[in-house]
Amino acid sequence: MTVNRETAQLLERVAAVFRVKEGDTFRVKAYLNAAAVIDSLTEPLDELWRQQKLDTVPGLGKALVGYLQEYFSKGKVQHFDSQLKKVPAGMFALMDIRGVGPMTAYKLARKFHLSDKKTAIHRLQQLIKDDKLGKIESFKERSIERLTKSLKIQTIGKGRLLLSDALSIAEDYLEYLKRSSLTIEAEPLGSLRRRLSTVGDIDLALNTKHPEASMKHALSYSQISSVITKGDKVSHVKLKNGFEVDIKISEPRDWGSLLQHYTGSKMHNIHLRTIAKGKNLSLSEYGIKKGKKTNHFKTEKDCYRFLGMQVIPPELREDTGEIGLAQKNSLPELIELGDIKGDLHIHSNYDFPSSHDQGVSSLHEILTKAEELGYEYIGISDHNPKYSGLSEKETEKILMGRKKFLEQDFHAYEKRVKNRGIKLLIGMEIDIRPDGDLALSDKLMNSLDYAIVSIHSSFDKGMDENTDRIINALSHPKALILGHPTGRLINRRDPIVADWEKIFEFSAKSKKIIEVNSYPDRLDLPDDLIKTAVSKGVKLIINTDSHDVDHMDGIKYGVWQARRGYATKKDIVNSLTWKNLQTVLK
DNA sequence: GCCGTTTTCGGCCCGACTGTTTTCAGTCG
Repeated sequence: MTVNRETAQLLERVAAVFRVKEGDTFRVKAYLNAAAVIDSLTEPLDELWRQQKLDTVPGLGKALVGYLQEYFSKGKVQHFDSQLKKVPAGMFALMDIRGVGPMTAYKLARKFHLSDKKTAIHRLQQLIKDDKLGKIESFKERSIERLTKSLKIQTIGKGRLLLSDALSIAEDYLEYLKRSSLTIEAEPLGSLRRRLSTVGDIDLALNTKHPEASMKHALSYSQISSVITKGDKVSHVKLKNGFEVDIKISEPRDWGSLLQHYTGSKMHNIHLRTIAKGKNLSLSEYGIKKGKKTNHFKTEKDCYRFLGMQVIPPELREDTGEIGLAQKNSLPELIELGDIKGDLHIHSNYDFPSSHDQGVSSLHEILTKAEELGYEYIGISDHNPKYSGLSEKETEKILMGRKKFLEQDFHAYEKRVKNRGIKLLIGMEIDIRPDGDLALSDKLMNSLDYAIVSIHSSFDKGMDENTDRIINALSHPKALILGHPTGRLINRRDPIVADWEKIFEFSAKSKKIIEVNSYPDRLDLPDDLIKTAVSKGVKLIINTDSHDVDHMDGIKYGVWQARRGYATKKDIVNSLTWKNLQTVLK
């Protein structure tokens, strides 16, 4: 578990204790809000603590900053420990069960003395089997039935899905929904629509004049394994692949409100409703009420306009300043997929003793795909040759051979297609070695059109070392782009720790380009760091890191991530025309 | 607990669904 998740979980547990032991629901909300904010941060919280920047995290006030300082310096918080001792620890495990919140978990854990987090769920299953749950007041047959069902469908280690995986599951379901003549529109909602790098539950919206029949159709989807809750407007199902989907239905007159409401984020909605309330309005998924009169909204645009602001792109709806900008009519014009004119991080299948994975597609296939995508240019950036076991001479021979081969292949392609004008750059992705040196000599670096420099080893070095490695690597005149900067692999490897502000300042000053890697399990830079980079005037490039032509379609994931980071066309180098790109390449 | 173009005190979003409750509490998003 990452530091951030661990810390967030600690706050969630303390909040649960407050919930069952005290009446102060606002304090509970404050703790849960802080936990949610911490969860959404890319930078490890302990790093922010080391840099004394905990108080810059929204939702952390004086008290929580104090507790977290104690947590990171001493490994525990006395106040939290004394709170957590007030309840049997087994309740925290039970809260992972759907439909079981703090109250139910506490009731069960206390009644049956479930004091061990590790065994609590197992013991609960045993208690159900032995028919012991009926003993609890107001916990009757239906509740036990529901609990049994939840336990049965509980996803083991319920991780979040990669955006790309969630999208493909959602698209299959949407296609089914659209097959019905009752469906006017069907769209993804929630974190999927906001293009978050990972998605918990998949939310889908359905616009129809016949809600009842449409819900019936939606629940007849062949991939459903069980219906968890079922209502006129909202149903929740589990699919055969184990993932859960929410279906929300509205009629055309409220379609805009439904999209707005369920796209979230939660914090964005709370902020909007607070603004509405300040104007004596009440905002919900059914419109905006003024006294007894309800205004209905067919589109989201109308809804935001009514509140006196620009319509906010879903990618920005995280309550991190977008509402204020929309009120001042100063939202940025975000980069769009159609703005992208090329991709400079593509691995070919040219065969040589490479340091990392080679691609599987030929230059011809890559060029064909690039044309299909409407690109003006591409850059081939295979990994550098193996660092050890090859002499400088041998490495040089490999590089020259590769250059010659790619050039010949390119000219042959041009002839075959009668030169439709795509331009080719021959670059390379160079390892940043643990000591910050590059895995290619100066002389060979200079034989390239450009170089991407990336960390592929020693991810666990300290902040200063990583910062120095990166700045040192980028200092080479040919080192144009920092590839997948944080090295994170979503759900598998944490980002490296580095002083990003320092790196961004260096990059802005030295005209170095930071990559937004579109590969679905990288999405690197992450959105919050993109926002920082953009604010510092750093130029970014959205690349796919393709090892197969099919990966080149993934550019959209990078564009979405860049949009989440407030990037506009002027921030993104590969929105430049070929002609203007020349000045960047020098 | 947090937070501030009415406020450093007095507020703190809104509704669906479920179960057991005749009017609401718990959970979820």
